[in-house]
Amino acid sequence: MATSEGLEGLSIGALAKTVEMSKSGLFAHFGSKEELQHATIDQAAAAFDAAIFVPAAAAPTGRRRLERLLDLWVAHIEHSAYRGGCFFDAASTEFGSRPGPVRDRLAILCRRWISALEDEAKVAVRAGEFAPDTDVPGLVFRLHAFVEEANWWRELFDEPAAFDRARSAIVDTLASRAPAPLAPNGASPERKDLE
Amino acid sequence: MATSEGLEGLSIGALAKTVEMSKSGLFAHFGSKEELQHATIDQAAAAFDAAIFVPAAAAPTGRRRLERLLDLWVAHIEHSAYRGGCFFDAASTEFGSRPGPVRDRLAILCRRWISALEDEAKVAVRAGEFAPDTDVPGLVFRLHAFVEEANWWRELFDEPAAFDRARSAIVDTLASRAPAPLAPNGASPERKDLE
DNA sequence: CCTACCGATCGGTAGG
DNA sequence: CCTACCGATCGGTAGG
Repeated sequence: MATSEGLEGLSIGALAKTVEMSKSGLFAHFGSKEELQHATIDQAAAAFDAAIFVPAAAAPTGRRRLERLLDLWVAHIEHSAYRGGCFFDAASTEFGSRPGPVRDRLAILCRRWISALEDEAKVAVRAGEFAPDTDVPGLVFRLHAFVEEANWWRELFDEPAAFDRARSAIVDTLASRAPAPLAPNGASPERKDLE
Repeated sequence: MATSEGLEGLSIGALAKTVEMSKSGLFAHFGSKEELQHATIDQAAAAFDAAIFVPAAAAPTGRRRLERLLDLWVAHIEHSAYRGGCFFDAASTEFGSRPGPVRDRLAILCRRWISALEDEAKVAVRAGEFAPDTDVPGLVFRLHAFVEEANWWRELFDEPAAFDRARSAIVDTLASRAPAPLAPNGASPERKDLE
């Protein structure tokens, strides 16, 4: 409901009707609308952890865990039960220009996700799974962009095929960071480029 | 105002106050809230045309016009006077899950922009400026993703440096589509990869 | 957890 | 373009 109507558009009265409670009965559980918004964010963060962080922890750290995190994230958004797609994309875009504790909270959670991706990429660089000159924040910027773009395409154009485009872009981008094998004559090794 | 508060959050009463008119006086100009929203979209579309389509028409069609369109677009969002960043990103995300004529209109305008980028990329492929096996929709998917991602970073993290990351990603992605020069011994030509 | 209520604001209308 | 008003809904409170 918060994803489709917006975190601000989520009203206590409308929510009370859907859960068949009185408005003030439900209000008493939260104390204020802002607390309702925080509770909603908590719920989404817990679902994100359970769907992505927890299962990805089974993969070995570095490149393989980075790939697993991205796979799980794309699948999570692609098969999301909620209309409105990715809650954090909707909420962070809505609150990007509304300073306050809710925006600050969303920014911290989104940053944490970016940092988690960067951490795995850094491990991959140190382990020699990615080229040593890899710009890790630049790499994660691109990977994150592809997934959010797929979510946007599905929402606005109703094109679920966008998720395959995102997966393909992720594969290509990670492949472009593969370390160059030793090539005695200086010739470039085979590379997987765009498409 | 529509960009920062949302196209739905833009209220006739609040707008009337800022332009120092009576609420119903302003209301009479539009007839309904939906018409206000459409008029707002018209205004944003006209500004977009004037800032991007018109000046880019001076560049020769194909790869160079594609680059010019992207340059102008990034600069337009980067230096936007409105808080809230890219109006079309904010509005299309807000209305992505709200079916109706406003959403349909936003989808058509966004699609038109995507198509304009694809058209220049197609010309570039036909002209031999891009490799013949280029997946044009996949290429534009990535280019579009980078710019929207930069807008999101600036809004949520207040990091204007994200625009340089987007520009860098665009340059790399376009370079990866450069046609392979004839190489008699079959060795891959020099390539500009990620960073 | 409820009923009953508060002032403010919403989109929109009547009448001029 | 205005004043004055409509019913509905908003977040929130009083009192139980």
